[in-house]
Amino acid sequence: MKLKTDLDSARDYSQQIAQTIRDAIIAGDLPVDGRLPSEGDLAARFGVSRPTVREALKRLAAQNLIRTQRGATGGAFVNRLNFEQAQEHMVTMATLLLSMNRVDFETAVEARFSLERTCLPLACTRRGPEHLARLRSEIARQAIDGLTDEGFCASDVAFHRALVDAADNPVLSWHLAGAVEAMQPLMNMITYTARSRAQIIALHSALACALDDRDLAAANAAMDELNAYTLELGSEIRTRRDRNRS
Amino acid sequence: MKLKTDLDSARDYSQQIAQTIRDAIIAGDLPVDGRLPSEGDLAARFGVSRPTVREALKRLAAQNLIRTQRGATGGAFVNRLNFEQAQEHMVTMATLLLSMNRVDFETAVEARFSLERTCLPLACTRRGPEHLARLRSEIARQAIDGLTDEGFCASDVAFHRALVDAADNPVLSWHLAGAVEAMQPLMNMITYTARSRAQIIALHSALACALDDRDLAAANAAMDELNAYTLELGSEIRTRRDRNRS
DNA sequence: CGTCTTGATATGTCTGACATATAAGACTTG
DNA sequence: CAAGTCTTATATGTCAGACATATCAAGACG
Repeated sequence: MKLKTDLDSARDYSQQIAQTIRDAIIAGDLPVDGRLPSEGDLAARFGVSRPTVREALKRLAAQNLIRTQRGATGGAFVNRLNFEQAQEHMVTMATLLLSMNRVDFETAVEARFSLERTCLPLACTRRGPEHLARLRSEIARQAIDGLTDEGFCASDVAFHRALVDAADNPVLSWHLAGAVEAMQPLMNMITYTARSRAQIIALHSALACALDDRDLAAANAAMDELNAYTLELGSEIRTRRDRNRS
Repeated sequence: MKLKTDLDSARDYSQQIAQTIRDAIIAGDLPVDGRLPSEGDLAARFGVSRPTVREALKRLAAQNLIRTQRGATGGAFVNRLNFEQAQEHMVTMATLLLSMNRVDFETAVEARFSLERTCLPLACTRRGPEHLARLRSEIARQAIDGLTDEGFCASDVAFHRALVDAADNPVLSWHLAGAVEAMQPLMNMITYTARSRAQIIALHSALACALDDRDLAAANAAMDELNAYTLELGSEIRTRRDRNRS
């Protein structure tokens, strides 16, 4: 394994070291589950102290690129990035992006439903009995009397998650689930006071039936209605808020 | 500002501290551009040493959640996460995800074109002259004689980037551009030896014209052809490789 | 009044040390 | 001889104190 060990003394050492190692991982120079040199070794190679190397490694650990193990055979190992971990990151990132950039409700709703619609053609073709079962089971949960708002929202997310998984393409699932899991909670936060659970359950059922029938047109129609209903709720909430202000 | 300062001595301090601060940022307890306490302060609050706090801060810096400034009025400040930074992260993550998980070519192509198709309905409605100009200018660049393979690939990515931007929804652009910019280079890497530039330019032109005419059906058709051509190239490459092996 | 100097404060880095987890080999013992 | 125990080497995790350096603000000086 070769690493560029010359550092620009003007910039942060730990950042440059992290970048060097990151590049090596992306280029495939460091194989998955491969062990990096020990902190002491790296410090000697780069000509810096151990704390500086450690800061660099923590940067990589924060991105799930490496994991560390203590003990005699321990060290830092290149992580096999899995879809689940990557999705957590994406959800965190998307949530922050939305909350920090004053994205208006309509824009977020548009993006979310546009993306989710993407899975419908594939889902109608490929949905298996296990996907249908997941959808139905979430619908059943949503219909339970006395279900808390948190529980309903969680099931809502799980339903849409199951929907994108029905397309049976892990890469697509990753992208769409990241979008849905980031935005659905934000939308629920806004609309949960005004929405009718019965209405949402009806639309979820329509989606599940459409997938069951492999009826793409019906699925798209149901998604459109869900989109429209969400927008309607949003404007209702806004009206209510404005009235309270005046 | 309140932070949970009790740490579980069994787990990494720096990770717990990073998580605590991250949660505070996500919850909005720490406003954008707000300054965190100094490293010394944080060390005292959490009852750990300054290097440990620094490791925690580097973790957050690796996710672009904070930036640091030296000097008397310096410190760690909460970053306003912007779409550009977030996209870099997404592209890195998506690239690693694909290369580390043996995603087969067909799955990646399917996900990529499914996602990109998402922008077409909106793009046909909203595309402005500036979007059309960007598309045309990239097509012109691709037709230049003597353009390197790298140049062609870069322009290819820029074209698709312009396409998703034509939908004029920043959230959607972020998601789709992340997908396109991660996967297009990987596909180019596989197919560039076999593909016909003229063919690709023709399909790009068809897409641009369809957007110009606001003709969604034509745009979808062109995208389908691009999808099919990419798959065709992929199987051609595979056949060629298999023949060489035997 | 404007410029310069100086000091305070913050991050960036280094050194050396100790604590602790872990595996492998050495050792002891039934 | 075999099984369990102990020791040791090596790695990360953490700490303490120190120095270097960047930056701003306030006071000194022309």
